Amino acid sequence: MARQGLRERQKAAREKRILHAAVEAFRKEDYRSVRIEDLAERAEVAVGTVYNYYRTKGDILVATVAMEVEEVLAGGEAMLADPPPGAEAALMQLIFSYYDHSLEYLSKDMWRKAMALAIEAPETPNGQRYSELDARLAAQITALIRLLQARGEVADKWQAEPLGQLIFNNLNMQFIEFVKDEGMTLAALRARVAAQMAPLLEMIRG
Amino acid sequence: MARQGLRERQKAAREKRILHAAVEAFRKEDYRSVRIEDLAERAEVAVGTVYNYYRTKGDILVATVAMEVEEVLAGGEAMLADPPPGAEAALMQLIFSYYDHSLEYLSKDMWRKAMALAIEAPETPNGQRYSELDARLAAQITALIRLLQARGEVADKWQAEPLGQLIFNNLNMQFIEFVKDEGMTLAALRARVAAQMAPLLEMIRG
DNA sequence: GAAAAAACTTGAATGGCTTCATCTTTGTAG
DNA sequence: CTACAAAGATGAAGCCATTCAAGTTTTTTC
Repeated sequence: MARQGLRERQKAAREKRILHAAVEAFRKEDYRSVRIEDLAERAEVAVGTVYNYYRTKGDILVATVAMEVEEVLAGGEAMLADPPPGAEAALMQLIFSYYDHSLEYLSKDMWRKAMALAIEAPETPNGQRYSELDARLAAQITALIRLLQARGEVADKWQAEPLGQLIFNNLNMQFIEFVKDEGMTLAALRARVAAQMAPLLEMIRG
Repeated sequence: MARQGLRERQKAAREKRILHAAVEAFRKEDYRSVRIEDLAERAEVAVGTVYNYYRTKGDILVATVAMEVEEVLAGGEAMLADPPPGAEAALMQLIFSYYDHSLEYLSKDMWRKAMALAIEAPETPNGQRYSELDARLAAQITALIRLLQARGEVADKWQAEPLGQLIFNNLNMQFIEFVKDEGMTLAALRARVAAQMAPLLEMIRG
């Protein structure tokens, strides 16, 4: 009957309950005011058990953020399958698809904390996981540039990889500024990025 | 006699002792393993007193990092007074002057923690202070671009401000990657940045 | 110069993340 | 089915940043 022994099923169920409790809690309150004890209670496990599944409190947060970034990546992948005509339109659509999804399930507070953790503890499993997700986002941008070059909408003389990195680094820094400023709207972020990208985009036109 | 009352002199002396203790401690050990109690002991004050001068442990770190960044800024200012000929040479010299000084008094661990704090708690006085220092670094790059434009070494059609931001964002992200990777050398950082900047520099040539 | 006020120091108490020795449950062997 | 082993859960204890009520020192007032 049981494909996986009882033990494994229980483990999976517990981890799921903990993560679920975390998603709910972090979305409702400040990172700081969520206590491990609360998560444990909601997940119906003991405090110590939480630590059998996640190394630190920050780890739990990064795990929830990583789930969200996976979705953003999936959305980007879909867009890459059929980008709109025009280098500027295509790039901006990809970029805005990242930004527009970013606050759907995560608060700025969560982003701030997750980014801080990725910098602070880069060698931990979830720190690495976060970095890896960043790398995949950068890779999507590079892929789009290659695609635009194939279409003749971006000049071939540019190397896709460094250019993709350059653009991603800027997106990322601007996103950091965005989450640092609790009052800044998505519209303001879009406007800023568009302004900063405009000269670059004109320059690389094929 | 006493221009400033005894009280003010004592306060200044205490703050200095605390900061000095912090600089020493953070340079010798991990941020995590430095305990406020240790700092207090070295500075010959009580634990509570430390908190009369700094809001949090992170605050103390940011204060030490900020001192260092001020020096980097001063070095940049000196360079701006007389940049070498050639856009590429001038920009690279400024950039490398930042990087080369960065590890003189601060460890990667300290940088990581300080950056994390600036993202995590942007509204605190020292979070803001760090952001402000970033802004001044970006402003130096913008200033250099303007100078190069005046010299005819960078085309006038580029707007100095967004271009400076673009370049700074990239420097900063690459520096983050650098401090995240304990094994990466300064030479490797220089090489990477040079590679990523090369196409951009060629493009903006006047 | 004594008394009151203001400013500051102090360290014990608090709170919350994390660890770890112990106990419980599941899986396995005979 | 019983006994043993392995895996994992448990929560009390430890650790450390941070707070705060009480004590001390400096300044001001009269």
